[in-house]
Amino acid sequence: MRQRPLEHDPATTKPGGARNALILRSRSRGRQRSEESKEAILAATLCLLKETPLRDITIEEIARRAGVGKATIYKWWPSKAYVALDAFLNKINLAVPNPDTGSAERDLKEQLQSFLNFYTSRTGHIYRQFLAEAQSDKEFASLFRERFLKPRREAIGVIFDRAVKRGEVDSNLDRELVLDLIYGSAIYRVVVLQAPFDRERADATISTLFRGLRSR
Amino acid sequence: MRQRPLEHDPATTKPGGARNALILRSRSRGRQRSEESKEAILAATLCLLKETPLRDITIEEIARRAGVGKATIYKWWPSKAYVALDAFLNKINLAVPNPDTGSAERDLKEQLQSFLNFYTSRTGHIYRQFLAEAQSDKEFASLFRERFLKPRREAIGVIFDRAVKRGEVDSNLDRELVLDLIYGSAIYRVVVLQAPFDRERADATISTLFRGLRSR
Amino acid sequence: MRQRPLEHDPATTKPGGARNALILRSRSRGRQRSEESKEAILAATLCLLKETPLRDITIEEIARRAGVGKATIYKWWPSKAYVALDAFLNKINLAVPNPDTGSAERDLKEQLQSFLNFYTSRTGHIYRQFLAEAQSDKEFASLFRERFLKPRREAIGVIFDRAVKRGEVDSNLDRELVLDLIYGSAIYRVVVLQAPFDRERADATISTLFRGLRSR
Amino acid sequence: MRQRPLEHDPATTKPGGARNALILRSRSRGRQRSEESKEAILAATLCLLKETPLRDITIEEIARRAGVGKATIYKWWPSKAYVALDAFLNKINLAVPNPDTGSAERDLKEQLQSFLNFYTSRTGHIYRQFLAEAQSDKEFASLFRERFLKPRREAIGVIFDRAVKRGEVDSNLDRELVLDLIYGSAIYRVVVLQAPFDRERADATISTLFRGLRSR
DNA sequence: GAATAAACGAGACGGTACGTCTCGTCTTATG
DNA sequence: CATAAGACGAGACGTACCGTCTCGTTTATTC
Repeated sequence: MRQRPLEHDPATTKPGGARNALILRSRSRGRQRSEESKEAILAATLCLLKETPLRDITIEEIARRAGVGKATIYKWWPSKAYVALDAFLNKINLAVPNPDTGSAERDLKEQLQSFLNFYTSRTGHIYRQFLAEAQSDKEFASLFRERFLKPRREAIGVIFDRAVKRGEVDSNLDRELVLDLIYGSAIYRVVVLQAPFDRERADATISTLFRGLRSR
Repeated sequence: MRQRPLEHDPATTKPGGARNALILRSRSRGRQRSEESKEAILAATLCLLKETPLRDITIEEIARRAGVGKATIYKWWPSKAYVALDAFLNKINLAVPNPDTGSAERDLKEQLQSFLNFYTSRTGHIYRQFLAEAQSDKEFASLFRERFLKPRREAIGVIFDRAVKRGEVDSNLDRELVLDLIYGSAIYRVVVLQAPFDRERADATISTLFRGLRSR
Repeated sequence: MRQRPLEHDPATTKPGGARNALILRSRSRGRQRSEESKEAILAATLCLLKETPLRDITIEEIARRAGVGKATIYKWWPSKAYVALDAFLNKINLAVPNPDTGSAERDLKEQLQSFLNFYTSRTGHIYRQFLAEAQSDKEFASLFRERFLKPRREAIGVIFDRAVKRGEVDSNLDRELVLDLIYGSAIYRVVVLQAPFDRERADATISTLFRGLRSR
Repeated sequence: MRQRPLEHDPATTKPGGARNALILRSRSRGRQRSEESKEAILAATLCLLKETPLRDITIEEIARRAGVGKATIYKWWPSKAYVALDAFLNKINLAVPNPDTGSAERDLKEQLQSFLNFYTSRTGHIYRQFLAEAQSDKEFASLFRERFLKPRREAIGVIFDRAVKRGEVDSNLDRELVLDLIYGSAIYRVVVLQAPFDRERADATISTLFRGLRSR
């Protein structure tokens, strides 16, 4: 799922950055980046994320736990949020399910429940800390949306498109608007209201959306 | 709208706190809290909030601008987030509109637009910084929900209840679930996706909710 | 021994200060100074001096222990050093002994030992903290010398004068210089060197002074 | 005169402190201590000592003037008194004179005058502020005695020893007691009494000590 | 008595320094 | 040449006292 490294590559912005030369036969001249250090940093960060809110994690503590120089972290990531996101994506299984039961309504319910399963998992609660971070770092916000939100959103988009093609849902509907309604109400509840959102509620949300509010 | 001061009252937790005796005849003995300082602090904070993200504001800077000792701030508020929320609520007009046009659908559209007007206003963008803060401070989260989110949510709840009574909407619907759908999709869009949410979109959201997704 | 109050009298510097009028028949109009508070302050200070170096005592702590407003302390004493000195002089018995055995040498030895007894007593160690304070407060230094050092110095001066009259010591000697030698060596040892100074040493000091250094 | 740095070395108390291994071939790994900062701190402190009593000097002001972080000062010195003593010893010429005129009495007079010259000099008045500090910091007191008082005291001790060998002074005298008498009376006069102590007085002090008090 | 005046306790206030912490940068020696 | 180790300037943290300033209360004297 993860195609390119999340970290910004400092080499490309430096004079000697043209190391990805023609044949790419030789890596750059000096000592190579230590995979060991990288893994130690991500592992330490993940470990910290489990016990401390992202806001209270410090680069200093990450370096200490990873047995790594601070400069090494600063060299490869612009801020602790990026390290954390990297650690996060590195760990969790991002394979978003793609159910196809024949019924869009049933697919959506399943999809929403899978999101809830993730969100209420051990690592899922980190999600809202990324959201918090994104409120004061546009760059990070954009990266987070791209890497994390979009794939999950698209998984619902696919179901929607299929439903339109099948004639299950009104073809005049604004696709994005519907996706906002589905994910929005869920995330609003767990992140903003910080209230429980269980399976029944997920099902009821989808049902309500399909039925509409108007009395019959 | 705001009845009691937001700040925690340190006196009430002290031994001598039972001073509001029967007749409530006398104030505490020492010098009274300076209203002047309080206003200066809130004003300075509001001013700072307009130019700096909450995360980057420091108590030190607030004190400097307000011409106030740091200890005075620490005495009356537990953290800068509380000062900021106090300054915010003190400033904005919290009189949530309460439209009643006869049509629930039209009322909801108006209500949602009024929220958008607020959110896109000069001070409205502070909203999402409170949300961010709420992700790592449960106490603050609770206060923020109580003081800010609930009143607005209820304004929609009132419309919903009226619509049920009038028979405009299905009386079997889960009230809270519908409110989540309405506010959730809006807030998700502006806070999480950080994407535009204009008047047409607000109207379409309500319309879609009423009509339902199913094709006819 | 103590004739006048140690504290500065704030009234004398005020417009209405001419109250000690001719006959001194009437006290000032308002409420009188609380002897109770004064005693509480001195007692609290003395108590603190036994457990904390003067440097680390705060007016705030004195007020807290004495159950007194800070302003009351500031009103009657210019700084904590003055409170402490007042408390100190109030407590200790300043009746300096005045031995007269017929031999100046014996009298001096007894006198020096009485000083050591005081200095090594429970409250005596406060002495050097006053000395420390005197190094950065000229006013206090002067008061300390007048109230504390001079009386003890004079007790030795009296013995010296008597010895001169009796012909026991050389009448050409500089009186002050001899007093410096006697007290100086003792205080230097205990305050500057912070080394022990026992009875034998006291006796030997006086003997050496009488004999002179020159070999015979 | 000063062989080793005054500051406590934080490294020696750490696990990795055994780095001065056999061959002592390599310095520690990280960045070395900045001599530039050290000099700036000492210079700023010395400058401040000339205009402010030690008691009123703050670490914050030293850091400000030296253009240095506060933490750097706290890292290398335990308190401002240590910085000040370091600055002081770094500056003044500690080469204590060692006169040998053939007469112990003349040597002692010269020595005492040289001490007075120092004490009444521009930087000499700082001396008594160290004494004050020593009254509430045992550790510092010990360091001050070792670094400053002992060398000067020994310079007189040498003269004394020589005089004993030459038969100029009574060989039964207690060496330390005599040193206390000489330095004690001088320091008592200038520090405790804060009275003048001129050359004539210095000479008279030594003369009196040699002659003894007894009338002839 | 009533009015006036001072001293008092309580405690809030603007300042300022404390000593600690983390930031992001910078050497230095090692691999 | 990428590292770890770690020193560095900067500056905010939250706390503690400073000395001053209201407050409302209490105790005297004066009218």
